[in-house]
Amino acid sequence: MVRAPCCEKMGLKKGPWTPEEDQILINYIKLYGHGNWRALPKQAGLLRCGKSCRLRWTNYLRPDIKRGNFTREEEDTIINLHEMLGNRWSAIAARLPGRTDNEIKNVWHTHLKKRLKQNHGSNDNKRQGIDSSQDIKKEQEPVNFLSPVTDSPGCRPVSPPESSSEVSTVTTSENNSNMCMKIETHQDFSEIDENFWSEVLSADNSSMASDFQVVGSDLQPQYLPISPLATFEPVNDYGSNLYVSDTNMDFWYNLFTRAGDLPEQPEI
DNA sequence: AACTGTTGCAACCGCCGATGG
DNA sequence: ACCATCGGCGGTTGCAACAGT
Repeated sequence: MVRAPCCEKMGLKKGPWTPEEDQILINYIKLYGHGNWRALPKQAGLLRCGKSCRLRWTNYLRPDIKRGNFTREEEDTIINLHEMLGNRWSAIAARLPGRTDNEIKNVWHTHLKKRLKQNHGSNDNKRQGIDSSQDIKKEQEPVNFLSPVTDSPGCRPVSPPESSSEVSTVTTSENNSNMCMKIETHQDFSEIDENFWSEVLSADNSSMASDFQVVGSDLQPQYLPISPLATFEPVNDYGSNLYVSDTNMDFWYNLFTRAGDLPEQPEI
């Protein structure tokens, strides 16, 4: 397919937006919305391409955007979510109201990476439950959650059970605002049978019920329960990890440790 | 004050998946 | 099934502001 000529070749403007352009875009979207980004600039009278308009709106002009520095809590949240999700900035942004993926990406590259490196260099180089060196590594090798996290406070490594369906490692991490538990398994979740998920769904835990969200997944789409903050990442042919939020830690821990052969529940 | 190096952030680029004809 | 188009995403760049000399 032949790519459409870029903005410049079409006689469209590039570069920083002027306050006048911002105002035109805001006024237009207030009146008519942004159903069709491609058509929008022409209709609004802007010499910009639709892509540029969309970006300007979503990253800067949207009324619900929170301006200003990131709080320590927000930074910690980003670090935790990055640990879980990798460089999926839009997914991280979705969990930080008022912040855009671009902004989070910038903060990560300008502040947080540095912070993690500093932590790594100091004696206090182990964030709670997460080794900073792994964060740095992870950026180069995205999403291999099977790397062991065994030497951090709060982590409770467990010997891999003989049965492939059991948990191999349960670790916890926490910061000022969030706590999460990472369950590393040697289970191929695609092979879990219906009974497993039926059991999960019928578990006697009313608080979990509201947290369930059936997600589209090629693993077990109709039976995969996942909390709003949880992610479920297949990492390779033989393993998967489940990350769960503090809202349902007990539930997941109990679920995955019923088989025994595991340490006592971490203090959470 | 002038120059140089560094940092932070807005914006762009290219790719990909979804969708519809 | 194929192709065109669109929106969205992550990576990267350009440049203004700032810090250091």
